[in-house]
Amino acid sequence: MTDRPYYTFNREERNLAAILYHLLLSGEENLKRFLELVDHKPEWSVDKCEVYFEYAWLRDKWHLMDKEVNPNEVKRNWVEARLPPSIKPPSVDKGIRAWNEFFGLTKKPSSKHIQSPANWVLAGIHPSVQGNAFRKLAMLKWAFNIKPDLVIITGDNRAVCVEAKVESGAGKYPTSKSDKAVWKARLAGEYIDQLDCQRNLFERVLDYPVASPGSPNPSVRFVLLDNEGKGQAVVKGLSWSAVFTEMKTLNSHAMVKKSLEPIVKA
DNA sequence: AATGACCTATTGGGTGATGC
DNA sequence: GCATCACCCAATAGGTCATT
Repeated sequence: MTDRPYYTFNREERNLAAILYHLLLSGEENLKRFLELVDHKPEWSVDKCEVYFEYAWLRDKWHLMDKEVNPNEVKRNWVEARLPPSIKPPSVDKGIRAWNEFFGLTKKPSSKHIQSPANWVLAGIHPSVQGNAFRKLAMLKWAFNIKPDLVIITGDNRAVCVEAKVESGAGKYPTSKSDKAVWKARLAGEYIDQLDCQRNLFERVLDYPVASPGSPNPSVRFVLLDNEGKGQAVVKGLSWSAVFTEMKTLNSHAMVKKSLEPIVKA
């Protein structure tokens, strides 16, 4: 079983992303080199940048709202400020349970807590919500569920968002059979690309400025990191070999260098 | 080559019982 | 009035396999 070390046949993309995370935070040059590779000019000096693995900001911001004097009021207002104008959930006097039920929590809706959009049930969302409005509601829900693999905060309202893949491609939402059926029944249009969900998270939910198409210096640079490095229309492509070839491993454990040998270009 | 169905592993979060 | 716990629901990613 131990005739060869695991790193010679590891196929887990999170493992590669974790090695990259380690490198970005090691030494002085790697983060700077990485930002150059994705054409992102930081507003802060690199030592002020923040680097995160599995970025679940929204989920944890929601949790933080429990510290408020009136969490339910804060949460309700936060969500309603981000709904399409045509969507009118039940008013405060109808109670918390009715509000949760409007968003599909029909089996066991809480009467005490405004529940996280992460838990909304697409099939149960109020039948008045159709088409584009339904699509936007679903994307708000998914914004709470997704966790971009690697996020670098590079200055006020500026960031790099990296989705890492090894063998599989970027996914589509919805994912379950039942939710796809609901999607079609509500006339919500094409399925949503995983990268579009990430753009929605930053640009429509977290209020980072939306870049104009083809902008050379967008507020948020979206990167698809995989074996091909081709990217998409507004998503910068980057390959594992390109990025690891640029990283210095001087201060890393020997295993890091051995792991990357087959990937790095000679 | 791309898509969809189905599967496993894992996680978050709400409820209600329990004990202090 | 609290933590803590088991339990349950609902979700995610990504793998395999069959189909197109």
